[in-house]
Amino acid sequence: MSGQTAKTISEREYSISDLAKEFGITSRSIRHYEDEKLICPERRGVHRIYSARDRVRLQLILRGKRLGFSLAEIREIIDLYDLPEGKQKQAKLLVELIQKRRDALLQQRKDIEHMLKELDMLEQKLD
Amino acid sequence: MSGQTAKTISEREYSISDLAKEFGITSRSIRHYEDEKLICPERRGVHRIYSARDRVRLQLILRGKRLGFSLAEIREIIDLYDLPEGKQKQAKLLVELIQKRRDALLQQRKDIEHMLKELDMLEQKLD
DNA sequence: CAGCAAGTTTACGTTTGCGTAAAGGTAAGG
DNA sequence: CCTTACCTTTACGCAAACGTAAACTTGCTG
Repeated sequence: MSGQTAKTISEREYSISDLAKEFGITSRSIRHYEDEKLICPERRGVHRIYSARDRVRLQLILRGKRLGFSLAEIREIIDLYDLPEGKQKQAKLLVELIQKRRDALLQQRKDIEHMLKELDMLEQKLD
Repeated sequence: MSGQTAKTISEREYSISDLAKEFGITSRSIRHYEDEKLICPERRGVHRIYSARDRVRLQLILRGKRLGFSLAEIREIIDLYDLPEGKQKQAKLLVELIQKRRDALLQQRKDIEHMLKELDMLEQKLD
């Protein structure tokens, strides 16, 4: 694992393969997410160093993927989390985006409930 | 709309563009699903005639898509619904499939709850 | 029956999301 | 210094899921 000076637990650093192993994906994928501007790790020399924050971003990416969003959409979504804390000038625009996301998610939740019920019925049908 | 002899409501027939319009997709997509063996409408001459059952299949396809499944996976899933009613010889295999699906769906549901919560927090952050 | 919208097949094009070499740089241990 | 393990960039490849154009047929409709 990446050498660390044991300060705060939140200051852990990760190599690309650390994260790849942890999340069961390839390094190639992680680099691809970077190409697509979804994540942007620090560089120590030429090597990528991932922070705890970066790790969270990666989790968000993977969650988005499980939900069927495209990488471009996922970028939109996680960009919402990185508001400059002061600039809510585009707040209205953001709220719209959020609303659209929520609608999509609520629809998906319905879809899932449907499918789960139908799977139950199927299973019962098999005595 | 497609001419119909007004028998039972469940005997309605649909043209390819009827369904395309209703579900907001292109005819090309529907034909593609047919190429991929996801749906198989009756033919009257060379034209495709879709039954109410076909319509339901299409709904299932689109639901699967919203959930991020590939067309191949969706075919697996809807094939589950078309059991020959008597042949549960492969029942064990089916139950496994169902279990896998359910696990994936439960994970997705978690993902959705997470995202919804985070969207709520984001919205509040915008005072 | 002529016209026109809507349907059909065939087939090549495009985008997304990585896989997979190729060709080499870097850091730590022995 | 040399090996070994891991990292890097560059770039071509590929499957999935349609888009799109071409060229033709069908079948109402005036």
